[in-house]
Amino acid sequence: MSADDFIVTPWHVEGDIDYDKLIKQFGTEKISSELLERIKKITGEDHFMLRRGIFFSHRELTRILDEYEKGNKFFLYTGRGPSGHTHIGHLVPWMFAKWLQDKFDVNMYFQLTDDEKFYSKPNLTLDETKKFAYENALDFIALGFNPEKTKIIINTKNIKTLYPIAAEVAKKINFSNTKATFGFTNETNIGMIFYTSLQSAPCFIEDKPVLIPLGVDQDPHFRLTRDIAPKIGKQKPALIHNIMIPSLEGPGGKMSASDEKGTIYTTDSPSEVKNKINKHAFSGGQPDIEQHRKLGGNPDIDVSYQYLRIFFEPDDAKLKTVYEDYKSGKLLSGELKAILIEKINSFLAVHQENREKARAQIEEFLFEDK
RNA sequence: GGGUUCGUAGCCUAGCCUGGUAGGGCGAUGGUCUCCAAAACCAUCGAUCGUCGGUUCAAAUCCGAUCGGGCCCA
Repeated sequence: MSADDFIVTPWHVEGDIDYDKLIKQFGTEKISSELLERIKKITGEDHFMLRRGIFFSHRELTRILDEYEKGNKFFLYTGRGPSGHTHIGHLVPWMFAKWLQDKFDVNMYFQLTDDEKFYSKPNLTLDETKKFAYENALDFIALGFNPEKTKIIINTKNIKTLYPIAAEVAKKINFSNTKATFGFTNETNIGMIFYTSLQSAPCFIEDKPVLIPLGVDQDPHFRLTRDIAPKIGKQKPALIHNIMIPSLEGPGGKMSASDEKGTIYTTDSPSEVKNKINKHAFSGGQPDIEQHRKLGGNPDIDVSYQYLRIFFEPDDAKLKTVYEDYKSGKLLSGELKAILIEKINSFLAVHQENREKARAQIEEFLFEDK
């Protein structure tokens, strides 16, 4: 572990992340209050994920906005490594991307990196990652993206389109770059070594500026992409980063698709959600009810409260009430959990219905190679 | 193609030299305690020791073959 006591890489997140330090470490820019105002002015709306710092950092978002105000549209790109079912942490950047698409009326590309998960997970077969790619696509579509302006790229399926772009990128990245960025060693398979060039490819799929909303852990891929973009005569991709969504079991680390009990999947039933939250969600409460009434809870480390803040309670006034009541001891941890369970289950009821409908829509979303 | 090294529960690993059917850590599960969770403390589950064959009264342990992983060389 580094001197900073936290680790953030595309494959591993650990420790209590200090996001201000991470901004310095990664060399990104904090989303300033001026930038927030500017976005609000352009979109006419103050998105809670921006207001609350769920999206906290960016690279050259200002350039994207400059161009947009000149009348030059950009496009959006994000993705997912299909190593398992979708969980609610994945939905954060996707929902925000949906909002961006609505507000700016722009195209969206969603990349499913079935090859990369096959390379990086020893026990997954290509058939399995492909299967998860389709499952994950359903969750993405369920969020309501515009089918006219949204295309889903599956790496192994759309390689014909991706490969020529990836080749341009690959020629400009040498082994030292990837080793330094990702910590590759002699035992890393060569699929991984090449892979970052495929993840770069959608950045250049249209001849326009691109904005990528994503979890900050994925930033290193695009650091490389940004380095080489000018060398192949392209614009650097701009990024907007969200914080890591904590695992149910605690503030350290992030929600992981392979950690069953620390994770709420989009396919979980109401009783599974209830059970997982009650049985596993880390709380900021006191050891017993008397102390809790007296000393109050700590919402800042309470995972249930954090889920409300990050995702499930967009209403600031309601969130504030929960915060204050929990902090004062008026609201018990069990009661806070009940609020969250209700919120998640009513969200999932709608989502799961849309997810089923998405099965019929998937064909029109899938990218077709020319 | 040559060399070398490794293969023990979900993960990490002891034991192999000096044969007597496996021990630990993490994790998981249950309980106590909590308004929950965590922590703590109890308890439980979990391994045909990669596979096949040989030697032996007896093999994870010795021998052979084979499959799989890693590294080096070509």
